[in-house]
Amino acid sequence: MAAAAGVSRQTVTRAMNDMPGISASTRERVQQLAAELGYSPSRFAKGLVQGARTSLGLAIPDLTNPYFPAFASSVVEEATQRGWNVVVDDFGHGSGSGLDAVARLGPQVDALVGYLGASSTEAQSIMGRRPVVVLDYPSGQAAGLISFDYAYAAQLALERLMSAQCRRIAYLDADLEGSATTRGLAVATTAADAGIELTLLQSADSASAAREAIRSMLEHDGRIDGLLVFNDLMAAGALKALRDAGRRVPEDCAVIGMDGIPLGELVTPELTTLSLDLRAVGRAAVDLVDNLMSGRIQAGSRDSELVLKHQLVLRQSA
Amino acid sequence: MAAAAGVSRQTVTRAMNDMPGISASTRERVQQLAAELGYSPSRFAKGLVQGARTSLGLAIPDLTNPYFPAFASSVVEEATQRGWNVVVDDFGHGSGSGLDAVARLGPQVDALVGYLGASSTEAQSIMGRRPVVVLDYPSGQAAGLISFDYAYAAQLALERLMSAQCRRIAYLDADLEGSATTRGLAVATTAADAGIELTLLQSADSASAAREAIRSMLEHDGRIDGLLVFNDLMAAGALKALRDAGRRVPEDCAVIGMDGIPLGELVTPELTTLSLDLRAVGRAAVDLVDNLMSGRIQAGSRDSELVLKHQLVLRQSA
DNA sequence: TTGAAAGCGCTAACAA
DNA sequence: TTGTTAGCGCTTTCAA
Repeated sequence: MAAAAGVSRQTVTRAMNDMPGISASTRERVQQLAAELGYSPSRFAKGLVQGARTSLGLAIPDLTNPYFPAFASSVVEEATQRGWNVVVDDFGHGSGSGLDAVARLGPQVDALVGYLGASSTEAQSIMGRRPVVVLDYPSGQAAGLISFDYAYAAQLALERLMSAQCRRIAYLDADLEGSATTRGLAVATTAADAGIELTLLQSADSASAAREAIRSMLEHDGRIDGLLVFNDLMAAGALKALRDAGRRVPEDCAVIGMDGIPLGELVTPELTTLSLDLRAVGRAAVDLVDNLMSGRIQAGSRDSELVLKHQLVLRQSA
Repeated sequence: MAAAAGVSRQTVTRAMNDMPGISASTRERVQQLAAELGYSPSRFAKGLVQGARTSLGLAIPDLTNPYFPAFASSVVEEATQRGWNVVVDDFGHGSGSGLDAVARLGPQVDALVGYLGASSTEAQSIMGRRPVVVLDYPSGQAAGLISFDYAYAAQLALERLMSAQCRRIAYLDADLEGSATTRGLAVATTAADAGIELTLLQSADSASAAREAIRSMLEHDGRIDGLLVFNDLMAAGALKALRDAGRRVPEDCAVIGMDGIPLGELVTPELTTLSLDLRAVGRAAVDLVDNLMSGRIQAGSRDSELVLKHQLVLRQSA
């Protein structure tokens, strides 16, 4: 490029970056030529010499569950405000586990945020000193941990169902890798503490799977009159199944979801849900990364672990 | 790092990359030390010397409209399969226009895919020779163009409404920067050609705005019996407004949405919609980028412009 | 206003 | 098995 223009590498730099110490005419000539040649400076050479702008990896299990884009959206927004950029990896479809995502993202990013579950510890070891902030897996060994107070959430929901005169309550959990979820455990414990007998159901984490699970449950045992569901997407499927079976919601069976995504206001009846302020979650995650990188917060210290609470949003379904 | 371990830079390279020509003991010692020091190789130096893995920019107007994450998801999947990574920029919330997104992404990526609208031409000029693939803006001057046959789509929808005995049909368009959309134009033209008198409505591109627009329309003119909506998200809002007003769908007013996102199956009644195969759109976009970068397709050539068609999916709302 | 020299951190090729 | 040399493409510092 420098050669083509008949000037020094230096002059090219000055022209491309609108730096001083170059005549307007030279600048224009070089820029013109660059456009013609389709030349653009190597981001690697630039990053190497200038010290890079931060790039944040975001590992998401499933972009088709509206919860995750809502979260991603706020992470991207927060990151953009700091001048960072965000590299997204969706390890939901064929592309493997959270660990695969970390392996792909690792060489590209300065920090990682993600729903990494049991892979958290290994993810942090792949990333070395670069901070990993893990969501919804409090027992992980990552630099930062953001988790949710499900005991509190479960209590809010169960109290609501009880006070709505529900006596035969079921909890529909997501079947992730065959094991019970953190949420499922908390709900079961809270119910037991309150002396509530809970029917446990499971389905894959999708609206259609939840719909099918509830349909089949209704065939065997029609007497459920209160339903708490792992997340809003699955709750939407459950609502559908109840309607298919001719059950009125909330009269015959009350339903409470979890997440608080906008979808809940579009279904009929509108979904009562344990709502998370997703913008706040995204902000917390990016803040934590920021503080971890700047050293204001030590990895693994008290400040590196956040516990967020749900809020019960009453709409029509319970 | 090399110094700290008391070995050469080369040995470090060999250890970190599991390359041959190094004793197992040295490798482990170096890796161990790297872990302790939190050392990880600079991605810039690496990229500089190795020739980078491609990184694809994805500019999205609004991740909170489920259409876009669904699209993003398939782009990420396709890119991952090629070993590329995807840098996402959401220019929806405060973070400005599509052009801002391009400015942010430009220095970071080798190619760009996005809903860039009127910014397409300028986006391509910022990117230089690096290909830009623009969706849904057929008149842009980008290297690649993917657009949709709205005339065909409008015809499918209007025919359906007519054959369902709708006689007073309205079209609810999104109000993007105050101007009519490509979709809106196509619908108006198609209706005019068929001699259908169409009521034109507008609202912001969100479920709640659409709900409010329909609510207010119903107050003034209750006689609409068929409604075509800019996208499924807005259609979901419209459905809500009709229900609020006590109108039965489809008996009193049939509704057809556009996009074919999964949300349509969760609302009540389920949404009849002009569906796009979003996986196919994502695949087409990434394929096009790939072909453009490899030179198999010339920028601006015939093959660089794709027109995709919608399919009418009949559910309950029309 | 322009150019020359040095070096960012890494890896490929070659030598020991 | 290990180390040395050279160079990726850019920007910073200094000299012309």
